[in-house]
Amino acid sequence: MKLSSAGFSPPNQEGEKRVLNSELWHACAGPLVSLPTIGSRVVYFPQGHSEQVAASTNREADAHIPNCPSLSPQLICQLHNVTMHADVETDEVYAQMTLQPLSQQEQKEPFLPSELGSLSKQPTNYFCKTLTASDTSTHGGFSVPRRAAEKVFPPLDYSQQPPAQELIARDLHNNEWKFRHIFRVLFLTGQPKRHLLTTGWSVFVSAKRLSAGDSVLFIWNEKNQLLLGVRRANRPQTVMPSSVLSSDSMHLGLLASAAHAALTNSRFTIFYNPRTSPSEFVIPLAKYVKAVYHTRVSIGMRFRMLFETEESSVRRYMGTITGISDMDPARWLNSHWRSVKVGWDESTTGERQPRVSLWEIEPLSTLPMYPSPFPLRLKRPWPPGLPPFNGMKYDDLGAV
Amino acid sequence: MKLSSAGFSPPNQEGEKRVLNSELWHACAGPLVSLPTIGSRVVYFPQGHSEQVAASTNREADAHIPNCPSLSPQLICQLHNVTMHADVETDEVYAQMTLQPLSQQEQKEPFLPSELGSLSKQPTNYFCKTLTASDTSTHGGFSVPRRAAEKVFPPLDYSQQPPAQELIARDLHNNEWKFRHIFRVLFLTGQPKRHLLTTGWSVFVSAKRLSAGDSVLFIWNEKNQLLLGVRRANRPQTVMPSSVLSSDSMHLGLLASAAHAALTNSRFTIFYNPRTSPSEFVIPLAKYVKAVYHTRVSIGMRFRMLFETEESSVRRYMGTITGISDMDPARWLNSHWRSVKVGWDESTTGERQPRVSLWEIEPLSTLPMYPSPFPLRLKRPWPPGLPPFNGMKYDDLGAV
DNA sequence: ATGTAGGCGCTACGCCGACAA
DNA sequence: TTGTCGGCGTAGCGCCTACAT
Repeated sequence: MKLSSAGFSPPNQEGEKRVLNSELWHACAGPLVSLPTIGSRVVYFPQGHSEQVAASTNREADAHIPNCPSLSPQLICQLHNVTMHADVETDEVYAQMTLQPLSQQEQKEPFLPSELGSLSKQPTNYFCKTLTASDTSTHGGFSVPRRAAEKVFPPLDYSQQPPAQELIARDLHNNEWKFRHIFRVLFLTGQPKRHLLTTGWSVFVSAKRLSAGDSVLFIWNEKNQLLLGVRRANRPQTVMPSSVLSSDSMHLGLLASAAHAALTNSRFTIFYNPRTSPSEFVIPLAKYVKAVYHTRVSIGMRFRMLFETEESSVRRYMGTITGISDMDPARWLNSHWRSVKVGWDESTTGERQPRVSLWEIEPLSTLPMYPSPFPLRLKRPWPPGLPPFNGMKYDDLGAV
Repeated sequence: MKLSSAGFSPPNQEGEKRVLNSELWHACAGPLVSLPTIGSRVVYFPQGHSEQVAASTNREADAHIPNCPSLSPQLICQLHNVTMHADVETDEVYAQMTLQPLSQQEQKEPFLPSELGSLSKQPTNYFCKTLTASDTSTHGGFSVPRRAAEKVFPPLDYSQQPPAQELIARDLHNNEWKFRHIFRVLFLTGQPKRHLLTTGWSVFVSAKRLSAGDSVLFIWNEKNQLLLGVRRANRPQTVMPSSVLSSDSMHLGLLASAAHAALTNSRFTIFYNPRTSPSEFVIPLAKYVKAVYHTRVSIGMRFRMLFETEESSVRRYMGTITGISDMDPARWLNSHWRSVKVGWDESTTGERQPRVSLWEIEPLSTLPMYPSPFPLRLKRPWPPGLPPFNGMKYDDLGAV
């Protein structure tokens, strides 16, 4: 049953403006997604933004799109605002960021403490389950994994027969969903029992239009509230933007928007879609500086990189650096975006990208630093007198 | 029941590429919408395109969007291609157009016959009904207006008791829908009977997610096929594009796309959304020339203008010209887009726009032509030796 | 421990008739 | 002419048990 709560204000014209629950947003976005802190300095990559648009429109961002000669491949900006949103139709999470390109003077200012550690913690008491055919059929309810139920659902009174309670969970739009949670015997004889959501489950499935392969996500937060999120399987995208703007115009729009802001030092707005975008294209400046200027990589070097598993946890994959070069030298010269060509140890995984960015990987050999053969010079080289990156661990820069 | 037909190819990555049924598209688009013919010369208004984006995103296209100084307010283009599409999710119709800005030389060439009359005829055997609460409830079927059923449905065998048949209709995506069509007695005693769609109707309603206020549209074409379209009520838009590109970037993208094409005389692609866009922003060059250079208008002049009724037919509203001026002189100087301020006779209708374009209206007094006080000079004035517009009726230029 | 299927009560879908606007 | 509602038969939803993996 879909109910509006008392304090719920309806979405206004520019999408969902209300402040979303941050834990739920991050849980839906996944464990690897972190948003830079408001006020900090970040690096914005038009090239990466372009990749997101390409992924959204299911088209490649290619050749015939003219480049903006005045637009540099990476824009150092101040992050004035970040707001978390969720699509009203699909519950897809996304973030809106307001960026302002910085003057060279501002770029060189030393880091504030807040700019170094951005710990976007994943909630602890949560579980994520990929729906089975039985879960989504109209024939029955939802089978709750036992450990999950015991960890995130309020405790049942097991003395009752059968133990049961009504769960009330709120989704990203703060809508309320009610479920009957029971703990039922399996065999008439014995002990083995199971947790089920029965009444209320099917209306949720049909309202959210879930089908087998999609995932649901329950969180039990510190305020003893139950939160409920949805993650859809990567189904062939609905190619939705077709009817508004051609994908070429979208790419141009993004470039023009950034170029104009860079020229006038004014603010511009972008949307970051963590589950659509192949990689984060707005990263903390400190992370960028550490990876590009204070880490030495070379061909043949081994590294680790984090990936998300099906169960919404992380695991490390290992690989070897096979090359270092600009991805698109014609258009984005000296961009560090995906400048590292890699090979992966597990060949079965054809999914993993053949190119990654320096700040995405964790080199295994931490050699002492010396001048790199890779041409790292930017138009504006980083001044030598800088905060102590050397003593920092990679994790301190928000890599987890 | 939703069935794929044998010859139906699935949509590819860039939306629906298959050739849609033209009659059905036009019926869904409405009686006032006409698409210029392929190969003809047209005038493209970035300003109008911007209005469409603003309507799609529910935001005003306003001040802080920088203008492209190099982009003229109207672009004379060759229309290389027009394809009709329908949104996979909503069945919303839209057209994709490929435009190429023309050199001054090409702009001045005399008109071809095909450029003058673009008769986009509405289908004759069709009906459109706005759904009632009863039509969309799960309690019953669809009540077919008697005249409509007799006009567009295949004849029933009235000797049977009750007269019934199975109707098969195809929608914009060429999906097949089956309905049981019966002609049933009202009172046990007497003659008065009614047409109903029963079995099959409710699955259609739920699949298309129709609700009271939306409209359905049946066409019986020359090949004895039954076609079926949907027109949704103007519900508060789903503000869908939020999660991809900011509306500012979209506006910039459209302008940059057109500006780049104009500079390089290359092709660009736009989408025209007849039911979202307040006005057509790609119109035949001939229509433009006739309205701007061969029609004299002045303040106080009376005029008529066509509007669509609820039942998908047209009616004329009358009004008076109250002013003539550029809508946005700062950004779009000497654009003729909505340059005419008007007052409407029927004051109850607050919906009608206070500004219209010259080619949308039909002045009542056809005075002999003389130099107009309104500054009509373009950068490239139209050469005097031109085809005979004077003898043409307004209707000949595609105004229906 | 958990996905899936058979059983079967009962809700609500959907077809009929009736009435009113 | 056509929107809506009371009636009721029945398909399928949804809760149970049961079994397989």
